[in-house]
Amino acid sequence: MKKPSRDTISRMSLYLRALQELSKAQASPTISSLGLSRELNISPDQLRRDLWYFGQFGRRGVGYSIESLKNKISEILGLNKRWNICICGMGNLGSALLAYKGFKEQNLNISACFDADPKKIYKKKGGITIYPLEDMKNIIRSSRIEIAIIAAPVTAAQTIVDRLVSCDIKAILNFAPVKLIVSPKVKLRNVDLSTELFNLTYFLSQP
Amino acid sequence: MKKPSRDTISRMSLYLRALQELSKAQASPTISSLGLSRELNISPDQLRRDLWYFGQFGRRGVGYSIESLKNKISEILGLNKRWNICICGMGNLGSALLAYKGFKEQNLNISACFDADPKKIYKKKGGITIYPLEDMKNIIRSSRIEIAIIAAPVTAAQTIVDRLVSCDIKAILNFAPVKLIVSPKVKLRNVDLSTELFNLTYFLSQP
DNA sequence: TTGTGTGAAACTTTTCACAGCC
DNA sequence: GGCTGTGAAAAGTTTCACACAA
Repeated sequence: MKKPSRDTISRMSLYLRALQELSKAQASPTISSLGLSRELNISPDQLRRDLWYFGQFGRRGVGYSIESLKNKISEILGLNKRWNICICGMGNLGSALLAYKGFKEQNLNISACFDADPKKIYKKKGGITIYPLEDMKNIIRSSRIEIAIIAAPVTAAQTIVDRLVSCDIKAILNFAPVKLIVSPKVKLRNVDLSTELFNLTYFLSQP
Repeated sequence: MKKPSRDTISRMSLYLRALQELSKAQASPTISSLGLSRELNISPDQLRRDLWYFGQFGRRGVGYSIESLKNKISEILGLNKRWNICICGMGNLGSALLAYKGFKEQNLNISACFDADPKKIYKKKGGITIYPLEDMKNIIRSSRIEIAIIAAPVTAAQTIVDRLVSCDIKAILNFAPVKLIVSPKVKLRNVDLSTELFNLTYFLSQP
């Protein structure tokens, strides 16, 4: 059996979201690969192949049970467990992520925020306390935080990451447009907002 | 000659950023594919192959001129032209994007913002006026806006997009976690923040 | 008949490896 | 010797197409 690609995992997230919507809508208890793929600009073949990496979830002639496939994908993505997350940098982006509904709805729990600004620390935002970087070790240990989001400025990002790594953080989602150096034990994923826009400007510039 | 993939275009953005940093650092006027790739966890073969889609930019035995490759990639990505952009939805995410330095530094110019909230409209933020959706047609035409960013809630996203499409917008970058329906004339790109996190939870759940 | 699961084919992307210029 | 540019091989991904189960 083969290992699913990163793109397959990203599409699994899309399937999950679509299934959650279908589940709320309650139109039918099952859906076919064609029906589900039509919601997403993905071919039904690809959807079936994506699921194939993880097992057999459908019934021939019938399709997939929406509830059961939803739960299965949720489990595959590791969302049957509650994840504790911290956000580093409480500027606009950090605040946006803290307020983002898509996190809470899954098992993604923002447990703490960190900021370097003395004016912000020990204040609460959206029910979460903002701590100074000095408290990081204590908070990450006591709240069992495994994932960190970097929403800090480029200049501060590497320093924060070094601290996170020394706190044995397991994964980092980085929004700062800078290459971070981390120990190979830590899983790092970068999201670069200008890259997404450059894809559009490139496309619009094509003849 | 073949067409570059979307991943190639995304990597081109990374090369551009690295070259801009090298240009500021002024350490040497040239860099090899190995040197540049080392900054980015990309193989030098892949970097050379990515550039191969667009032409010949280096000199054998020497490497690439940092200044000239930087300008060339900038041109390839369509950044030699100034792009006017609007942000729809001035919550935390919209404000974060408005303040994002990575845009202004390229030729990405945020010309207007839109919001439905009467308390926000006709106020300024970061030097940019926030307009009501009713003004969209006028503003987009008069400011020659070609790209829109959706930072609005899921419930409002499709309505806003319909308006944008009727204003002949050329491309949309969507941050709302919902499948948008647009005319095929409009280039749509989606960024889903929870998908990025799910990639991490999936990875951490692997044995 | 409907619609999954999956080998096999087709296509795409990455890596190898080296000829040829600096 | 150093390093690019690029065919060719290898690896990976998507699509085809159909046996088979409901």
